[in-house]
Amino acid sequence: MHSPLKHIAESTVRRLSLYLRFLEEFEARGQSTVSSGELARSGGTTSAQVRKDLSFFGSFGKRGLGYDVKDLIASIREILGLEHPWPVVIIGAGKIGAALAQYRGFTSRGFHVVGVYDSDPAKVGNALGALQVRALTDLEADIAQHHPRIAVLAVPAEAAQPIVDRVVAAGLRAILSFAPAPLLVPAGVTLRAVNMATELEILAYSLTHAE
Amino acid sequence: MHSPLKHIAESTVRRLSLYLRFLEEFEARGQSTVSSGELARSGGTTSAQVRKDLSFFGSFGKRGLGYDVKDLIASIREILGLEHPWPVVIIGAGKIGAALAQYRGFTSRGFHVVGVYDSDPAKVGNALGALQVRALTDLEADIAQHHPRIAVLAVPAEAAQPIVDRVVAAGLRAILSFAPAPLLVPAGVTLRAVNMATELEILAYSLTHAE
DNA sequence: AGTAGCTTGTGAACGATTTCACAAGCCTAT
DNA sequence: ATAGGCTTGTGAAATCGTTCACAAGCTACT
Repeated sequence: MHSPLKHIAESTVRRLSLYLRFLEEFEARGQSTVSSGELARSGGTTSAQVRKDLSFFGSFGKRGLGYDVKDLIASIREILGLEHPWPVVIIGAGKIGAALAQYRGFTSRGFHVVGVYDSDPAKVGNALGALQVRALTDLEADIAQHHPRIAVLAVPAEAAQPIVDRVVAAGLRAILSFAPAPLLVPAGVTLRAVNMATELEILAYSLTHAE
Repeated sequence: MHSPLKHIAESTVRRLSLYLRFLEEFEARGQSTVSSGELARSGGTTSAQVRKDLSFFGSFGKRGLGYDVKDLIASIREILGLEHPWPVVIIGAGKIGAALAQYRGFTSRGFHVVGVYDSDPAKVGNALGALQVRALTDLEADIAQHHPRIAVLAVPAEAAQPIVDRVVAAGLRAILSFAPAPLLVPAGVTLRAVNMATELEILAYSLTHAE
């Protein structure tokens, strides 16, 4: 666990993830070298932004030439911590939880769903791809045994905070929540919340205030 | 369509949506008045931030007293453009699209799904709650007839850009995409992209660089 | 070996957003 | 009617993030 860096803005990390995706496309097309300008054009940003983002972590390019695609992929993967897979648990096997559990975009990028949980006995045992929904009461024992590092929450708003507390008590330090509820976590735990209604409301605002 | 305002940061709009949620909770609990400090505490921000956010749009409180909960709810709904419902189409009836089509959090907040589309004939006709999946070829005619204002995309990465182009050509000006692909839209069209893999990668970064 | 043409890496300038701090204003109690 | 206790609204300051602009360095060509 290295943390020699001052503090990196979330927007920078988000862009690194984006660059990684483009780099993989360049690699698939057999391009061996890429400039900050090309990367910027694909990603809707500027070449200076690309270079600044990378500069926080080191110097990866060759002046006059650009970046070696394979090397930069490896470097960004290391920066993001993607050299090894991350085991993930999904809590909530409703429509959204079930869709996430079978979402190929997770697995294909190194996030392996190792368990799906629900408190509804009617859902327990249901097959979701290769997994079976497990009882929420098994959560702590399973965490102790399999050591997932990330929890994805797809539960109703009311249920969210108690589950966050359990997940944190069980030792997880990163949570991605799709529950439409504000959640509190202690310091040292990273919580990301995706709220679909908020996303639509931002769109409604933009439509309402368009000129 | 009023746009007398200079330019409001997206972070401000996002927080307004959050405040609205808290205000509704306060209202449900029968609290009639709320201070910027209370609102800030629920939302993990500061009272100055709350007041500044609101001040861009007017002055809604009473000094010494705070804000009237019902009035502020009405004001924020008007700011966000939520006084009337927004018809929405969902494109892609795979796992994610189907889950979104039946997601109650949309409808309950004034976003009405008026159509779900898929190019796969095997999916066309399937029931999703009260809706039936329609053929993607019907999209343009349906848009012309029902005038949805927002498109939600839940399609594979490769399919996303052509669909964006069709949706824009048909006159829509706001798109929420769950496709894991970078998308381009012409000026005047608002695009928001939610990328689940990126969200997890930000968490992986935070775990990797935790002290 | 020298020159021309690119491209990186990075301080410094700029712009945007958040926080501070306080005058102005409302309500209650006396 | 006045004082005391709160809370808003908002310029000003501070912080944070992006863009600029250019020296340094690499490659290719002659």
